[in-house]
Amino acid sequence: MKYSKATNYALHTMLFLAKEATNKPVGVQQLAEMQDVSPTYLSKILTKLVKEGMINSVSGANGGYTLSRNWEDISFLDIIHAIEGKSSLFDCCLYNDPKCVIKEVMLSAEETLENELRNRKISDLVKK
Amino acid sequence: MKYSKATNYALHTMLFLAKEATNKPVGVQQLAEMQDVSPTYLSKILTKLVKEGMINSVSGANGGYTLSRNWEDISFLDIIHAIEGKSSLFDCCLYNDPKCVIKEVMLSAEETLENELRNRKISDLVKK
DNA sequence: CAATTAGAGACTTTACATATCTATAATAGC
DNA sequence: GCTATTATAGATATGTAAAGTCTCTAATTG
Repeated sequence: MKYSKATNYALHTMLFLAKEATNKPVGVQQLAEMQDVSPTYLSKILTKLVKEGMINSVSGANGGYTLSRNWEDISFLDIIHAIEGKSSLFDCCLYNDPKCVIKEVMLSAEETLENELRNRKISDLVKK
Repeated sequence: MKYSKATNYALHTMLFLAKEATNKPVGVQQLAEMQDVSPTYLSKILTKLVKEGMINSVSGANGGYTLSRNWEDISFLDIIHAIEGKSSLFDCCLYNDPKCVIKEVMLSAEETLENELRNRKISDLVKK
């Protein structure tokens, strides 16, 4: 079980945009070079963030990506969910018992993880 | 990101053995049937638990698996680590910065998850 | 010795992450 | 309006790890 590289790229891109603190769009070319990943692939990842309303995209010359207006509220969990999806970490496929005690433990542990990630905002990492 | 099915099988097997509360070995055949998985595959998973000293195996007729002597101390985290390995959930491949703030957040979140799973023992689920 | 059971290793299959390629759409600057 | 630049979408390819199978070996019982 691992977080995907895509999540890593998304988090670092968000942090970079937050540090920039400018409204001028940053092109995927530049973002991709910094992270040593292909622009088309990164673009596909960032499109997910656009669809979740975390960043805005601007087509055309001098286009690129900018943070959305509410960016200071965006948590690690938001970004992770946008990339990895929101489905549970643990599937108890065993006879689909709704009262499976193992599932209960696993889901409650997952909840503590999510609470932690929900409390951590990208904007906290920017303030000096 | 998901926990593997193998982890699910391992957890359910441990819980079953704990509920049995007998020293008589339980064969992989029976354990596999209950969970609707092939015996050879489950055997491969259980061997990992044997190597970590969580269960004992007995070859030969009437053989099978029994809980180890210290089974009441075995946590969810122990079992998960035995199956999934102990490597971190998050690899920050980006220029390998040892002070990457994103990595710090992710690792500290992972630690809260592990603490939770460390405090949950299989034996807690058995007591009435 | 025969039956039963776990363990080990090679192999196959499946699923998903990680890309790549190409074509399309939008926008800026001229 | 034309051209260069940039994001988006879809199809396709590649790599890797999980999931599962098959076969042979080793240990134990009776």
